[in-house]
Amino acid sequence: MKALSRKEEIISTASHLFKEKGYNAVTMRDIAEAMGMKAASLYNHISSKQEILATLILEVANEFTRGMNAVISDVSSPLEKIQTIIEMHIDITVNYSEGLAALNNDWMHLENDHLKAFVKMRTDYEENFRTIIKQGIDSGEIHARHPEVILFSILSTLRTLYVWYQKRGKLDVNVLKKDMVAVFLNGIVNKH
Amino acid sequence: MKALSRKEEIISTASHLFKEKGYNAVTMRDIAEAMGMKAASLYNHISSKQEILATLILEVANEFTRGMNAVISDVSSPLEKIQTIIEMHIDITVNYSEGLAALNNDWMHLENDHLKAFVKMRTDYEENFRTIIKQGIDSGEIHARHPEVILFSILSTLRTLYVWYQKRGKLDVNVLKKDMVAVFLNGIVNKH
DNA sequence: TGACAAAACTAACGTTTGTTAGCTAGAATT
DNA sequence: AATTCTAGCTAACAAACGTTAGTTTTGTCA
Repeated sequence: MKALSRKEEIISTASHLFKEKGYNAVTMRDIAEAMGMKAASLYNHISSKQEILATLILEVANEFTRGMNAVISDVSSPLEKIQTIIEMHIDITVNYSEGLAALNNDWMHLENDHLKAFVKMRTDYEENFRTIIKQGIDSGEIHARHPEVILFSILSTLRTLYVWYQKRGKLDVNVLKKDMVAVFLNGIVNKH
Repeated sequence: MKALSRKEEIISTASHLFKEKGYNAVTMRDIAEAMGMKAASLYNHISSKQEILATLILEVANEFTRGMNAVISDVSSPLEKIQTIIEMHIDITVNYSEGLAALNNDWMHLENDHLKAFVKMRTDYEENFRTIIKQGIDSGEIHARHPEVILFSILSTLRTLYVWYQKRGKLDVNVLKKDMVAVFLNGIVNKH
């Protein structure tokens, strides 16, 4: 448990507020109050409200990109890759819950280069995921259904997981991974 | 195609803007400009910005409540009920895409009684869904996995569908229903 | 055509917003 | 001991916000 710099504390505090009310509904005065200081004092540590948002979102986005790069350069079957991606998402959800909320809800409030960088990372990520699914369909491992439906069923569940993970009294991470993988790979129907 | 009242036009216009940028980032002047008028003129038709949000969200929430009530009073198996719910969500997504965006992203900006009413409807809805899943597990139709994981996997996919439905060039609704039901009921693994 | 209502307008209001400027007390460094 | 750095403060800014008041234009129907 290493000590947070004042800047990191501010970003962390802001992220909790963003998660509850969204970027635009949280004021610098709200953040300052939660830190026990005045709004103007925040600017000794950060340069703008936008910087807080960008730091938060791009950190998580980089985490996803790193994870996906590891998966695609791995020698394993498409199904194994999908399983690894699901597990990676769950790990990131647990560790970066607030950043993930900002990424999901407030990415469109990023400006200029930050916005461009984010959109590119997200597009690349989805494209990589889509390719894996298609490979699985081609090899016969995955049912020949519309790949977009598979991609988005999995992705939207994983992306929204943060909303719900803390609400329900801390489901064990390993149970969560196991059941989530099972739901998507094998469905919910009990066949026998 | 019945003619929209001026009030309905405003709410519809606002809903498109809310979907892109979120409730707080859209100003009354933005809405007015999109309507080709001045902000003050909006108040000849609506009483407040909050009224727009509440109308939008509660209309969709009522639609879901109506649908769920129809499902639970139906004589059919849990699996059939889940299938019906998935199809209902897809229909609502197609018909109320913008309202659904507001419901998902901006419900927390509802005030007082509107907020209370919404939260109650959502809680009831989830509780009904959970009960159906549990019945399916008890009867053996559904795999005995953690019901929350099943509930959440399905619900979050359905709730996020609006983001993606229009983006990908208008996938046929019936194909979408068929594949989505198949993904959740049978999974993605091909067991030939 | 004149009367009336509907729906637009201009102007302004009181707040709230993100941010800057300048200051001060204490801690760290020289 | 003198200096510089750190991290807070008060005060204020210009812009943007939702909304109100009062006025003018437009359309409808007697």
